[in-house]
Amino acid sequence: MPELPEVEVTRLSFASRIEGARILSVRLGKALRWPLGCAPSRLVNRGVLGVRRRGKYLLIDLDQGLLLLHLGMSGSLSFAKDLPAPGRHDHFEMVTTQGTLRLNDPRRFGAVVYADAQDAGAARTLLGRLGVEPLTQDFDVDRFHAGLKRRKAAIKQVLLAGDVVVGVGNIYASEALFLAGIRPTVIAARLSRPRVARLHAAIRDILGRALASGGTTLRNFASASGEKGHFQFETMVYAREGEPCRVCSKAIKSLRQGQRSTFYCPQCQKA
DNA sequence: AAAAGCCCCTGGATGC
DNA sequence: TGCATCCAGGGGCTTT
Repeated sequence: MPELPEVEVTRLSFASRIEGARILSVRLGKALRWPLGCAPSRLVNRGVLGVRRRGKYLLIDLDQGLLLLHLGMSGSLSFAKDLPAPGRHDHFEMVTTQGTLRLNDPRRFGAVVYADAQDAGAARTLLGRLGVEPLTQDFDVDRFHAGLKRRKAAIKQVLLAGDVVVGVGNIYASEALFLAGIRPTVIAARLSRPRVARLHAAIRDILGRALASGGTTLRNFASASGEKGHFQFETMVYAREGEPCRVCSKAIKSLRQGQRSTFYCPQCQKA
């Protein structure tokens, strides 16, 4: 579920509330993607300094070490003083002096991993290959163009891979390519500089607007304060196969790329 | 080095 | 109603 906008919406919904808290207890449910990496009791009494985001990872900085948290495909967080009794899909819970942080993740593709120091072990491996942050100044057309130049895979799959630019998942990749008028199957390296510039602008636009809309809630997504997103009402192509394009009325098409579905308009995205 | 497949897991929708 | 099949917002790992 969660792409960059959903992860950032989640971060914003609890970062300031948990900052300065002290951890009172940690409880684990069923196994997530990776083990926590330390005994839960080791986290007790640590202080929470703040919450950052890198790509689709949330980084909870502690006064000693940090927690890396990923929502996977179906994860969502809750943070509140009084939460209902844990359900069957609540697999991580951290009680703090300022509220309880809980991860609900039915598919368990998500993860919570403890790392000793910022550039140690897990953090380095998981974050090391990530591309540039699309909503920062570091994401500029020159750099993006250079990154795409050496990739001979389809542009949609290069966007999803996250090693050129992070945070663009299956929904926003289709949406950004539509906005830029680019066919998802085009080889990344073949995109002309003006088209790369359009895609660059489209990615920033789509992620920015989705963020402002509280993200996309297809099924379960909600921020840590329980707010659902509403960007699903603004999608141009995603999950609209057979429906008329909102620009030209041609039927939206879909195809499979790397076991993921892609949606596009055959008229607005001719090449 | 980069591309393509595989797989982790559960649940909801659809079809017979 | 019951059961099988397919699909889902991610991404690390292994194989080409």
